[in-house]
Amino acid sequence: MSRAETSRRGSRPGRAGIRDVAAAAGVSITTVSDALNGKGRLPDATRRHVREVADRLGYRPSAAARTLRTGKSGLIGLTVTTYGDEPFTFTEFAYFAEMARAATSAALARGYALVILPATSRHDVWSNVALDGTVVIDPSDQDPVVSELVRQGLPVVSDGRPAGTLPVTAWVDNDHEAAVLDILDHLADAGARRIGLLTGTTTDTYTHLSTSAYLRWCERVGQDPVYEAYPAHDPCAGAVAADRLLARPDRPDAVYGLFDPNGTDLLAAARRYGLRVPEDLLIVCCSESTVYANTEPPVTTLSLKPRRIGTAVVQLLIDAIEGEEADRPVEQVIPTELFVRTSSQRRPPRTTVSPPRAPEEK
Amino acid sequence: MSRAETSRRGSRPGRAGIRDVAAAAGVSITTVSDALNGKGRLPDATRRHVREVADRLGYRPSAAARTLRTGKSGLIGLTVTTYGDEPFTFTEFAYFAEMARAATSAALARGYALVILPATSRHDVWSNVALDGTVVIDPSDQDPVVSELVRQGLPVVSDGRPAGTLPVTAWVDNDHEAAVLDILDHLADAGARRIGLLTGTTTDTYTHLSTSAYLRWCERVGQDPVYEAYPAHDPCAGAVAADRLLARPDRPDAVYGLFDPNGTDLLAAARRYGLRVPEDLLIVCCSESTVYANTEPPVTTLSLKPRRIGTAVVQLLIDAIEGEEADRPVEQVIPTELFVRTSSQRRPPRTTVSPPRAPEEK
DNA sequence: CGCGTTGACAGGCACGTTTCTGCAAGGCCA
DNA sequence: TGGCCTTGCAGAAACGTGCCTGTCAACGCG
Repeated sequence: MSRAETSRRGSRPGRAGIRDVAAAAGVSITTVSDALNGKGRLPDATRRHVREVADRLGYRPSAAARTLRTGKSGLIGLTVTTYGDEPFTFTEFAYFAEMARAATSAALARGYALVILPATSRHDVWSNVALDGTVVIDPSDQDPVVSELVRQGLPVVSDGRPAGTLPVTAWVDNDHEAAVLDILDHLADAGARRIGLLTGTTTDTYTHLSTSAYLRWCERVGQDPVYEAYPAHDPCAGAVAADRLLARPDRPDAVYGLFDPNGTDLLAAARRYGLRVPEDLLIVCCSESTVYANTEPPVTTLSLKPRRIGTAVVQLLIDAIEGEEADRPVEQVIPTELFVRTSSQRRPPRTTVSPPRAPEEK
Repeated sequence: MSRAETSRRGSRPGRAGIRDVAAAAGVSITTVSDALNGKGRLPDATRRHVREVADRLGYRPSAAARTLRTGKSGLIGLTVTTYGDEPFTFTEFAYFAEMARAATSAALARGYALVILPATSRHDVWSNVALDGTVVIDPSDQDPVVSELVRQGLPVVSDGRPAGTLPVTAWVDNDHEAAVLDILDHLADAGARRIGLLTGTTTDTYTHLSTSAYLRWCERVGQDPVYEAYPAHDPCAGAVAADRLLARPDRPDAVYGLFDPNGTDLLAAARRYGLRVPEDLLIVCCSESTVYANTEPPVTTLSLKPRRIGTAVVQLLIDAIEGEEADRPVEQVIPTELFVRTSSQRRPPRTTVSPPRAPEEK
């Protein structure tokens, strides 16, 4: 009857196993497992009794054993691109934080947890964690980690359409080209004659698509492109590039900055050159930061909706993990949102507390 | 000789097990395990041969099986406080992102990976992941999750000294009281006569310590406290609180804001009331954001050094995991850093490109 | 030549689950 | 009353490692 009394020789005293619960409840291991997992056919009395005994012993099933047996770990990798030896870059802070936050919530709601795994992780770390699938943020062209994960048969969903022929299970992205064209039209509508671009020297898809959309728009409307590119992972280089852009002989009268800090970079550069915003210079930048609602003047921003992207990526991944695999990759496009503020409007709206002034037409 | 040919019946074709490697190399399972893990006594020829065969078969040891056998998963929990149903709050974005980034790097360098686990996670998620230890960010007074982890014997290291009697293994924190006193002295040195505080309504340790240090400082120098408290997790409430603070009859001539967006909040409120910074109002806020280097004017910020905190927390945790447990909690204090900029200096330094003006003394 | 020693491997158990199979008891129907 | 289905549970086989124990040959030494 009681072969396994309390615990066997090597067991940690703090951890009760399923055997201990079975012995304490006077039932078999199978009955305990079925009672706790809601399986099998047991009368409610037995089920309740087993649950009660398990609670009393503080029983927690071993995640490792369960993973080994079922093949599911409940863990999702969150792979972030690395710049140098840092997991993510300064300019992506707000985007990444919001995206990770939403992804964490979405995963949690379906019983999964997120593991942060930089793309340049040592190989032993990657193989040391049992993943059910992976989210990849902006995968580079021939990421060895991603291709190996795919080769192992793990579902991979990427934030940003995969570069090259990376065979991901699904991807979620904005329509970056449409967003850029929309902003350029918005600036032109506000009276801009020569629109400049602050862009990056990196080769990621976002930078590439946005820049080429800008170049095509310039060609379409017959404007010479005016842009400065800088290494976006350098927190200081943006201010220098903004300065360079406004110092050019063909100084633009409107600028769109692709990265989060470009708004303050451009505002500072405009002040240095005595340019008024928005009278002399229209400014828009791509940012998720809330500071641009309170700058002087408030800056129009493009939001890539990282919350929706993070949620969508995780949903698609878990669908792929739990359901049967789709035969072809699922693609999902998340609309962007433009928060129009003073910096891109020719006639700034009156601020709340400022004293009344004579109306000025331009 | 070849009992286990390629794989047994149920095995996934993509995944080669240690048995397959042993069979392909013509050795036993023990020899494969020893050869790959650098244990046992094997001639180099055998070791190399086994490694080569394992590589050829694309063998990856099962993380779940290894965890089950060794009791170590190589996973560290990163527990973040939750506001509502969101893992972390808006005002902590930059701090959390930097801290998580540093923690991820530090963990990775020692072969560990981080799992994001909000404090309000469903219980099944917590017990479903095998953790070797946990980092807790600013643990609340009687966090049920933390106390249960401690009861299970898992090492727990907290960012922020634990409130109440939470028995953590170690903690890392800044000297928040000294930092606040330092800032207040700095503002007083710059000429401030009445220093206000923008603080939070939450009960976390950071807010509590900082506010009480402010109140004690006021008592010491004989100034009436002037402060406004607001729910820091609300992204809009900060601007309103800053406005309230400057609308008071006993309007302060200097303000320290405890949270990241307070700098722009205060700048915007100052503009609304026609106050010049720093001539009429000195501003300092606690922030890790780089935008304050380029605002108008640049804002003095206090950095809590989240990179150093994240690194230290992970180092202490892994030390506790791998070494023997210390008998008493290890405490580590990280110094803060004050980046003095124009907003807290009575005589602002000349900006680079601005036209020369007549020197003005005040 | 017997014997202890050492190198080089093989066998097999244990980690803690999940789950397939099986078995006894009882009710139902022909 | 016997065969069959249902109920309530137990036994035991995996899952894939790590590691402890054991075997066998070679070898030096008295």
